[in-house]
Amino acid sequence: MTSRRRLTIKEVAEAAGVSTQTVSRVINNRPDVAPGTFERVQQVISDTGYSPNLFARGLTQGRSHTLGVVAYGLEYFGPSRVLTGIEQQAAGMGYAISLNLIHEPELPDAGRLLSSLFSRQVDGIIWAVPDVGDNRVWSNVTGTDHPVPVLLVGGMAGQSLLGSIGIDNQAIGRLATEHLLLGGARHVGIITGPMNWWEARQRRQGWRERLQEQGLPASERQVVNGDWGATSGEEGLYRLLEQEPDLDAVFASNDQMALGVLHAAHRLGRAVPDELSVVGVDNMAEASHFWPALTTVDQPLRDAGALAVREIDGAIRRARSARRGQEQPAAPPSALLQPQLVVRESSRAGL
Amino acid sequence: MTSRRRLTIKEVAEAAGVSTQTVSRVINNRPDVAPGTFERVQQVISDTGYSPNLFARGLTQGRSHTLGVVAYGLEYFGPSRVLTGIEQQAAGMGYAISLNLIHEPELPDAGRLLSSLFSRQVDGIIWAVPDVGDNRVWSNVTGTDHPVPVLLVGGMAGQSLLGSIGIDNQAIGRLATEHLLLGGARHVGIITGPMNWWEARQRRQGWRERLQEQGLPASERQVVNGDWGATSGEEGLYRLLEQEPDLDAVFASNDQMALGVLHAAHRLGRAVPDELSVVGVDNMAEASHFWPALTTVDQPLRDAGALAVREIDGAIRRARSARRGQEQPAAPPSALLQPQLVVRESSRAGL
DNA sequence: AGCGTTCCCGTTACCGCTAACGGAAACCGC
DNA sequence: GCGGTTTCCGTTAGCGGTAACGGGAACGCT
Repeated sequence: MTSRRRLTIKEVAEAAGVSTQTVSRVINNRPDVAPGTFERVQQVISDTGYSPNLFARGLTQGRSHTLGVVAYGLEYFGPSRVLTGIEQQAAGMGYAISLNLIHEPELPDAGRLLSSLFSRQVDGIIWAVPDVGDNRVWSNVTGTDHPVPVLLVGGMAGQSLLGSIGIDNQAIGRLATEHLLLGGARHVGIITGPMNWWEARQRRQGWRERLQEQGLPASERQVVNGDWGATSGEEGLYRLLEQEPDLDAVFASNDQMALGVLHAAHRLGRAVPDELSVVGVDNMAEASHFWPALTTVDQPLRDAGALAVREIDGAIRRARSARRGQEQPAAPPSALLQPQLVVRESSRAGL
Repeated sequence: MTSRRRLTIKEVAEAAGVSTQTVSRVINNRPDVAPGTFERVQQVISDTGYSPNLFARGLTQGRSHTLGVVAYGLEYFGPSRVLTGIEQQAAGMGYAISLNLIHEPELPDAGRLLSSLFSRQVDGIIWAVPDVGDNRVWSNVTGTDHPVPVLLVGGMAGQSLLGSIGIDNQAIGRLATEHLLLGGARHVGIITGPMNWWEARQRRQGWRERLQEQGLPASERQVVNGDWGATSGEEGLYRLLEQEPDLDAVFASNDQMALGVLHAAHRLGRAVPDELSVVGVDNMAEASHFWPALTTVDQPLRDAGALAVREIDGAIRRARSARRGQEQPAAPPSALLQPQLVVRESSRAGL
């Protein structure tokens, strides 16, 4: 492989008998080229397969049309959807994506990552790593003092100095719990995600609030901490039943743990939903084929990713015009998207 | 946001009272700088947070330390694993990743994609799009005539003019079928993936060969085509039982369809594995919590991604030295990784 | 002392492209 | 037929780095 050398604008210019500047004009579709010349140059370009060196272009123009994306856990449901949304929207808007994955979400070396992306001259950065532990303190330390816009996805929307796009995780907890209550449940347990995850805390908070609004208890006996994996869901149900034998419903904080709950219920011979209602979160593709089909809460993750790109594009444009002295930088963008309940067979129907 | 402007090497040089060349030497850890000077420059760099413009560096050096990755279907199991493997290995070797997702695997505009990546001066390209329909004809048309190495992942290893890393999908079919036969099955059905997928055809081929080696029939009555989705697995079992009432085992070409099969078996009241053995492919995280826990074939997808990066790095190095007139280009790299059976409860044990 | 090394560091040119400018030719109006 | 536009295209400079070269100072040796 690797035979044809890369062409330069100069070679094209010589072949077409014009100056490099004229070739540049043709590439960029500038109007001030005579139709005949334009076509001749165009012809040479398509004959030779020339494509301009975007490094060089980036150097002169000070922009790369590239977004830096930092993400974690592509093999999980949420992150892969968000990234898909980001990529799709970015491609549509003419941005390339420079992808960086984090392997230890708890202690990302944010400084090094960011400056490596800055070095690559990205026009903006989307930080799509879940808010775990204090892995976002950097965003309040460095503040807004970055050479390009930085946008957070997921996690505490509106809490940071930086812009942030997220999904309303309290609403997830409220929706799920409300649905279980409407189905007649009175002893609603929860299997949470790891408590150092913001999403997990928010979902529990929604669950708790909804119960308290109904005057129902939300005690520690009804809570078990999971780790997002199916096994922890299975063990979670065993523990939950020990702590609270009257349990008649479980809100599992994601579908995988809900699957574990269903598994455990089978083993125990507890009928779902007649004796135990189960609700998950994520609406993964398999959820409708669990046994029984899983009621769950759907998150607009792809939309969140796409929105993040649109927002950061806006921020990039604003920053550019602000640099030309046009106007003040606006408040960082912030949005909280709403989840949606998907009712299937693992939960009792409303009254 | 976006306040601090980017620094240049010139500003650092002035602040440190040296020439830009000296700063360059410090950045690149060249030996010929006096310790005192080195430290002084280093100090200015860390004080100001300077990081060099990789565009400019790429321009002079003719390389970007970036790999172009083209992938499809991140929300699916296989592709996300492969990409994770690629990213991890790439990060470890100092490569950045420029990600391009394809949304229609059947008709990728390969030419445009490749030349857009060439424009970005990537050092090499990993094409990790499944081999669907004739979406790879370009690789035999353009042949090896690319400015940088191109490597295919998945699909027909060794068949193309380009290098290729893949997993032995025939072995997957053979492993699964062999296991079912050892469990005493005599009427083994298959639910395939879409037949325009190379993986799907290979798995069926493995299934067929193994049956024929045993002198057992492998007729069309035992075959139903699925679409990788759980629903098609469920409907697949209904159809299969109509066509072949004596069916005592099913090889589902992925775990999701296997889940659909389990679902259907429940509905029909067929005991798994006593009346019907089921094997899937992928070993997704949830598989061990299906009901019953799913026997499946594990693919070393992450390894394939990592290997692809190592191979393309080798190709890049070889191309560089070949360009300096050192040696002939070697044969394109090619590897076929072996899958592994994971026995759980959805299949009868061996005799 | 005289000469060659070695150690540091600066100067110059260039990577491939585009912004800014300038200027010749063609066109316009009166 | 003349000044003023407009149209088209070339020249120059510079983006932020690094390769290649060169040269002064300090050091070593005979």
